[in-house]
Amino acid sequence: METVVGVERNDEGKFEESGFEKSSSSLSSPKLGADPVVYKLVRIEGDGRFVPATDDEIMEVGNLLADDKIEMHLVADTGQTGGCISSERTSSGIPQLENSEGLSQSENTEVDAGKSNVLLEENDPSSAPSMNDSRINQSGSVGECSNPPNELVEGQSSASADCTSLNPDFSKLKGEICLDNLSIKELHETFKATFGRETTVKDKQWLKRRIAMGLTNSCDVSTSSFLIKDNKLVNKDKEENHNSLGSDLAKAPVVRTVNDNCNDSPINRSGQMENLQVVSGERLRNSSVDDDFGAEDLNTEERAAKRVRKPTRRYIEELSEVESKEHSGKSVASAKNSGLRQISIKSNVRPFKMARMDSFGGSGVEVPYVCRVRRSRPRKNVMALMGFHPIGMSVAATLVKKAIVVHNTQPNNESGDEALKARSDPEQIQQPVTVEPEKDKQLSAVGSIDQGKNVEPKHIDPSGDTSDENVVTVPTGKGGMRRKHHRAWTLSEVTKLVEGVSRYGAGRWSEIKRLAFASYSYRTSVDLKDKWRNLLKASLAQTPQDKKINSRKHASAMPIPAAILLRVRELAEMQSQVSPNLSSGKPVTSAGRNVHETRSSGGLMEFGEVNSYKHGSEWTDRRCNPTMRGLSDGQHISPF
DNA sequence: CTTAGGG
DNA sequence: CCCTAAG
Repeated sequence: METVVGVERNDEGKFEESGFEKSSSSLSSPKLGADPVVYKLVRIEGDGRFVPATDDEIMEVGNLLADDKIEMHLVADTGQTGGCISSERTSSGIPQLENSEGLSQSENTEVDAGKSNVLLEENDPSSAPSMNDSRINQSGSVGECSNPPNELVEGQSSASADCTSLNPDFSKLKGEICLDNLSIKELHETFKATFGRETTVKDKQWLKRRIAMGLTNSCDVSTSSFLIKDNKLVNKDKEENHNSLGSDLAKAPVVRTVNDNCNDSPINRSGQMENLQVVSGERLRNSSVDDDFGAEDLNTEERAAKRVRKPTRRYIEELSEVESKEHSGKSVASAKNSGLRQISIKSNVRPFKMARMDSFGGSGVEVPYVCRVRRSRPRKNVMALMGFHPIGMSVAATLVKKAIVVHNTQPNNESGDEALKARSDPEQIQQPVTVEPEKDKQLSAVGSIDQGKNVEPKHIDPSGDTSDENVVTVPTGKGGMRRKHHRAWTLSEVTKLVEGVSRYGAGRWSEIKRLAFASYSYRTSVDLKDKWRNLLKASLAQTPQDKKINSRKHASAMPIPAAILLRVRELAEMQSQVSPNLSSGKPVTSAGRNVHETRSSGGLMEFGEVNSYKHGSEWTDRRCNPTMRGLSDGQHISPF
């Protein structure tokens, strides 16, 4: 939307005003003017190797700058620098709205500018690692870099003012700091002292972690202890993470350590993702990771600020790599704004994942984060489109459906209670999406650089998708993956099905669906049919042995009461016997309905009905029919 | 669209 | 459960 020129200008300006000026001003560097020049130079060079005399000055700068500096040395990636700085720029004047755009734009521009260099670097195996490291290392600082914009968002104050008032005050950070002992307020102060901006996040853990990261200049922050001394986590032995950005810091080994430590942190992840993208030469979504990360940070914090009650637990979890990368996928069915938002954010933060998904199905139109609420055959064509459906819609629809279902009084059914049960039961069986590890690996490798570490949570968007169906992936013989939304059949459902079959006859599934399963929006007629088939099979399999239910170890949860199976069998027999009669005789319509439906015994009655119209007036036949006997039998057992 | 049947 | 063929 903006012109390239504009973007470039942004970059420059950014370098001057925000970037280092800001950081250095708080520090000892008096010559602010020098910095811009230097960076500008580097920037122009593209490879950034050109590092003027400012080295010393930079050295003096705090940890924050350390990363950047390193990056300069390594010339890792202009994109990184750009992203970071562009953020600053944004903070200095560009309306927040344009934030993302501006960022990505400048980012792109920068990449273009230094592309050749970057690519060269990448292609060089020896230099690749350093690139990596610098990236990651740098990404560590992204958080800080992206913070200023937050400030802007929060405060909406002018750039200049921000710069002056928000400078980190390292003086407050001397000596030992035990974050664990600090109150929220104190943490806030510390936070400000550390990052030069305020925060409204109330989550202690988050704050401590953030601060710790900032102070130690590392993401290697354990969640357990936050005792920081001289910019080191006391419990940590990582000398490398020390403040003094001696030459050692710039060395690969050290950096690598950091890298390893950072492993699962979102920050690192983003860095890696970006890395992968660049290396593979395909920048999927042109918004850089920096941008994304910044956005995430921003959004998250903003969110946290707004709702004190809900400190974005999800994000916090993500932040602390200690947590398993696998959330249960159990999440509540509530797909509220927060959920949606998170989803969208996530998709931004993980272009890498997107890439994977893309190659997943072979088709480029995989829609990883979209809930596939396909229940009524929108099949393939629609698939692609669905991807761009406002997720909210589907979710909303889902919710509505649910609501209806729940409140709907079952027409001719047991009780509302049953219905409710039926509703909730399947929900509990939900499982997270499972991704075959192997596949995972392979796909990762596609990036030409083996990430080594896996790609965090497998399951995404539990809120939307799961609420309506249970999505699982089942390995296909060919090694492919097939998604299967599965919903366990509850007893009541089965009962209804049987009832429906008895009432309307097997095969009239659309009817049964419409009448008996009106409330169950899922369960297509085909489903009913399939289920019936299964029931039939089961009943036939079991009957020969014993009518007793629990004769064997039904591994499966719901054994399906023998009574039902029995009845199923009866119905089946009857149906099969009757069908010829039917075809030759009278229409299946409710002809002989009114016969002797007499025995009001619940379940049996259904049967009677079927029989009646199947056989027409041939009541007697029915009686003689073995089926009938079975039926009566079932009647006794059947609790329904 | 609904059924039926195979995968 | 998914897919497809057929009415």
